[in-house]
Amino acid sequence: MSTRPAHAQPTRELLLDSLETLLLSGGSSAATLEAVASTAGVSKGGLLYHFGSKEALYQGFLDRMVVRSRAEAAQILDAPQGVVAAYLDASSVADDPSTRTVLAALRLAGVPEVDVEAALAESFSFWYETIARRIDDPVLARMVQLVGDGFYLHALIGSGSDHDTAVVERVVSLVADWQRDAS
Amino acid sequence: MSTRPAHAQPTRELLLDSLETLLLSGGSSAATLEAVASTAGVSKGGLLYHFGSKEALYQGFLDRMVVRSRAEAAQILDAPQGVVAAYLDASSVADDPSTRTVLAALRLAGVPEVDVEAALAESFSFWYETIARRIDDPVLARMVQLVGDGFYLHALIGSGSDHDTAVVERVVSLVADWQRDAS
DNA sequence: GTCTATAATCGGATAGAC
DNA sequence: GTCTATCCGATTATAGAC
Repeated sequence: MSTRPAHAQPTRELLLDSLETLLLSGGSSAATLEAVASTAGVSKGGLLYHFGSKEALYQGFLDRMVVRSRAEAAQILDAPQGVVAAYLDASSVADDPSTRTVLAALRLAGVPEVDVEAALAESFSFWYETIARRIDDPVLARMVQLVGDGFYLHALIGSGSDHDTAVVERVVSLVADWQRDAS
Repeated sequence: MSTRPAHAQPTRELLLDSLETLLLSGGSSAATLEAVASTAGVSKGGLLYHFGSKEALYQGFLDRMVVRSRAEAAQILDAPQGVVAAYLDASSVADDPSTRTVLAALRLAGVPEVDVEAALAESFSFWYETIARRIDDPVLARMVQLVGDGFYLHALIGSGSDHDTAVVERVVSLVADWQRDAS
């Protein structure tokens, strides 16, 4: 019988949230065990009870990202604006929760402890499959994905453009034109 | 009067090349002063003569990237295939020299010592200006850039697609159609 | 489940010889 | 310009109390 209120997050999740925040603000070098623990309000020893090593902590973060990406992709499939607009909107807004997680993972790219690239590739593949389910032409679907991924990269370096919302509209109408011509 | 043969690289450049290689293979945590120095064939002390600190080393790398990007953008402006094909080809091939440098810099994103994001934003702006000089519609120009940046991101995580060459062709013809309609 | 204390290692940087 | 030797701080991880 737990005494934790239903609304409070378990420490394990709090620790992963702290890792995400630290990765976004200071990169992988800022994500020390001590910093992650104290941001979550526990001691280093407390963290190491939940994740036995830095590698386990990182892997836990990546696993959660993949699970969430799969769920996010499923949601987007039935978005009222359509998959294209939904995907591009999410990827161009840096404080979208799922975008935050991806950006944090990107800042982890290259660390020796875990295979960040594989986890990100898996997440991206969910989104491609989702897009491709609504756009029959695989080349066009890939192009849409690449535009969204371009947004991710620009969010990573914090450089948006005034034309970005117009780009989203243009791509949406491009896809709509194609759907019309194909029928 | 130097005794160095004309073809040998100065140690300073060798050190920056070593940093690039290490960033690509192991991320920022692998790019220790010791590792960079020994890859370049010198000692840690030897490195610190040329770059007085880790911060100076990183900044030297970013400065070189910005200089090279400006030169690369100028070259692409007069490429025989046209700017669009040239930009997309370069960004989709992970072992292109200038792409390697950008990917290495992306793996440095978030480190506290230097402003990687600003340097990358400057490089990307050169390319946008170059693309925009050949495509009058700024929204279309930005879309082309975003597709290329999507390639960069996928190169970062090592996940290409079979459709990528077809995407390049499609975007090129998309731009050609627009140029025709506008005239 | 969480804490403190401590061991062991590593990375950045200085000093000074050659 | 390059080297070795050394210092110092930071970081991961363990041990064991509560």
